[in-house]
Amino acid sequence: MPTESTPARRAPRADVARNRARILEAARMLFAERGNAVQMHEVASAAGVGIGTVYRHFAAREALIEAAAEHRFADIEEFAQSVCLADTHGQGLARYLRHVGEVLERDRGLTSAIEAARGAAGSEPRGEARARLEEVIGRLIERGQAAGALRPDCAVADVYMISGCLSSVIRTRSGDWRRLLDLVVDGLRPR
Amino acid sequence: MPTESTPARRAPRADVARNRARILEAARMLFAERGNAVQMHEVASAAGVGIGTVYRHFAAREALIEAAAEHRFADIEEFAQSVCLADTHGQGLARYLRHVGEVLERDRGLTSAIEAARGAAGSEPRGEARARLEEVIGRLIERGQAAGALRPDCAVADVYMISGCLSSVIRTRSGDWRRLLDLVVDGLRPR
DNA sequence: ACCTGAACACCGTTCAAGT
DNA sequence: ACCTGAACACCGTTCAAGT
Repeated sequence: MPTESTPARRAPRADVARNRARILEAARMLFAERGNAVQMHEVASAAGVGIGTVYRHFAAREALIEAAAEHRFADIEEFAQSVCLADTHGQGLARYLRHVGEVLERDRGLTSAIEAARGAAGSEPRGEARARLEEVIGRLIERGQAAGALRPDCAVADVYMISGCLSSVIRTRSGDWRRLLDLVVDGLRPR
Repeated sequence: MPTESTPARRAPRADVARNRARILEAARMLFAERGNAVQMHEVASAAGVGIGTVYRHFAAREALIEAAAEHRFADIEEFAQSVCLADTHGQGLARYLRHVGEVLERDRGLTSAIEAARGAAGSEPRGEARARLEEVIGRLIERGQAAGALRPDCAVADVYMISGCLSSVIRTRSGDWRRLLDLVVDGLRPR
């Protein structure tokens, strides 16, 4: 008899999973090097698969970029968790934003691919990753406010907006993102 | 004899100038409505000319967008001049930035076309328009500092960076640009 | 000189055929 | 089921022919 008969989808065949992993790995390397200039055909040949296989795994170019960016949100969320738990004074939010800048800067190519692929939307996480992040950011804000280090009206929306600005400055090289961070963090202080 | 024989280029024929004006007018209307989604063929047919004529006047899509955006810099510079001359206290720079936001918001379609067309560059003016603007912004900063309303280390680069952030927030609708302005202007105050 | 638009080039995406 | 790659579609740009 077959090993399992649950209605839930079974684990993918090994070669299918490996193809997917190869495509993602190739995409991450190429986007890191050349940003939004990489073509779908390049990703396919770098991954050693046919172009059709890329589209079997990722419905469109944007979906591939989105998937390649998922690492980031995991990284950022993990850092936020540790900052949120470890911070003793009210500086958690500032450290969070600095880390966001560092992650966006470290892989500027992917940052610009994301921004270019999403027509109107910002560079925020989607779905449940977003919900989890929102929860952590909310807690960082509460702690900052409790410590008297943050304006009472500081909100999660501010943090997303500022992240988008960091992304924009880094992507366009229109200035020094650490300087922007200084200005904005200053603006977030009470009084 | 011909009216003039200077080596300087003569005035363009009337129909050529009219074609150029029609193309720009069509481009401005279309970009305002549909942002970066407008196609070169659409611009041509909306202007009532062949596609080749569009390319005779503007070497590439980006050049057309750049030209369509020139109005903006004239608008902004004029406002900066009047603010610079009229402001009594140190609020000139804040009013300047608010006006930039209003201009970018008023024609969001063009704003996003500009950002999408320029791969890496920001949404700053180029050439001599930039030089003139820089001069005025520099004076606004000096006056703000003299009035004790601005940090001593505030620089023209900060203003360009902030303008780029306003553009990003407005384009991606990732937040309330007036809120961003409040935060940043607060961060630019001394102490 | 300038205008026209058919044609080309490029690249994202599809789909019939193969395994 | 999944893979392949030739072919299609779309759109920016060019250029030979016309005025």
